[in-house]
Amino acid sequence: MSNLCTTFAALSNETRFAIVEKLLNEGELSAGSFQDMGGVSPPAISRHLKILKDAGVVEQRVNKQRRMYSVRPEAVQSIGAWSMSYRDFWQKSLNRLEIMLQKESERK
Amino acid sequence: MSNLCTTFAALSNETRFAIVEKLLNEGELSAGSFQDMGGVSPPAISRHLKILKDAGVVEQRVNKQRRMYSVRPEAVQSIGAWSMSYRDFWQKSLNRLEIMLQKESERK
DNA sequence: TCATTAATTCACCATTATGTTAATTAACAT
DNA sequence: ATGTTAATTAACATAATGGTGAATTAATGA
Repeated sequence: MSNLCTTFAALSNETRFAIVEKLLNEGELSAGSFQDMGGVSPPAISRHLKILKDAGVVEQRVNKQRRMYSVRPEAVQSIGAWSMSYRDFWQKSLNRLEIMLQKESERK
Repeated sequence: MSNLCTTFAALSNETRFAIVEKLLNEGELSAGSFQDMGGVSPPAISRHLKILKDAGVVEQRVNKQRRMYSVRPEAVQSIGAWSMSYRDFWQKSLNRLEIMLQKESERK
C-alpha cells in the first residue's frame, strides 16, 4: 500500500481518528488515557494504537510501566502536502463555483 | 462517521486512491477510463466509484451513455484544511527535529 | 515474595469490504 | 427492431476489520 494510502487507512476509523485528535490537542499520552473514549475496551484501544504506529501516524516511547504515544508530525504534514499539491485545482474550482453561485443569486 | 473520517475511508483503498489521482491529473473521466488500472473488473470499478461518490469525494454527471466522474474540490480542500489546522504543531515539531539532527551531526 | 497496575497478546466471533461472474438497464446506431 | 457499447446491479465467495473476555507480560510497591 502506498504510504499516504496507509495513513488514510489508519485515520479511516472513528476511534483511531478520535485518538489522533486527542493526541494532537493534548500532546503525548499514555495508552490508558484513551480508556474512557466511547466505551471501547483496553484490548481494542491497544490494537488501534498498534495500527496507528504501524502506519507511522503515532510513535511510542516507554516510560516505566507506561507506554506513551504521540503523533508523528510528518504524518499530518504529508497529508497537507498532498492536498496542497492539488491546490491549483481545488482553488480554481471553488472560485468558479463561487462565481457561478453569485451570478445565480444576481439573476433572481 | 464524521465527515473527514468518511473521506479518509474513501481514500484508504489503493484502487480508489489511484482513481482519484487519475481524476485529479486528467480531469473529468468516464467510468470506463479506469478499466485498465491494475486488473480490476468493471463491476469492481463501479463499486469503488459509488463509494467515492457516497463519501463526497467525486461527483457524477451523465452524458449520453457515459457517466462522467470528477473530483469534488471541497473534499481535497477539507483534507488540507484539517492538516493546516494543526500546522503549528507539526511545523514546530519538525523544526525541533531538524535542529536536533543538526546538533547530532556537529557533535560527530 | 506477592498482590497490583498497565498494557498487550490470544482465541474467538460478527460484520464489513472487496472481488468475481452472470444478468440487467439504458443509450446508440444501423 | 436489433445488435452493440457503457455501466450498473445481483448473487455469491473470501479476506480483512473490529470487537470481546481470558490469559499473559512486565514494572511497581507493600
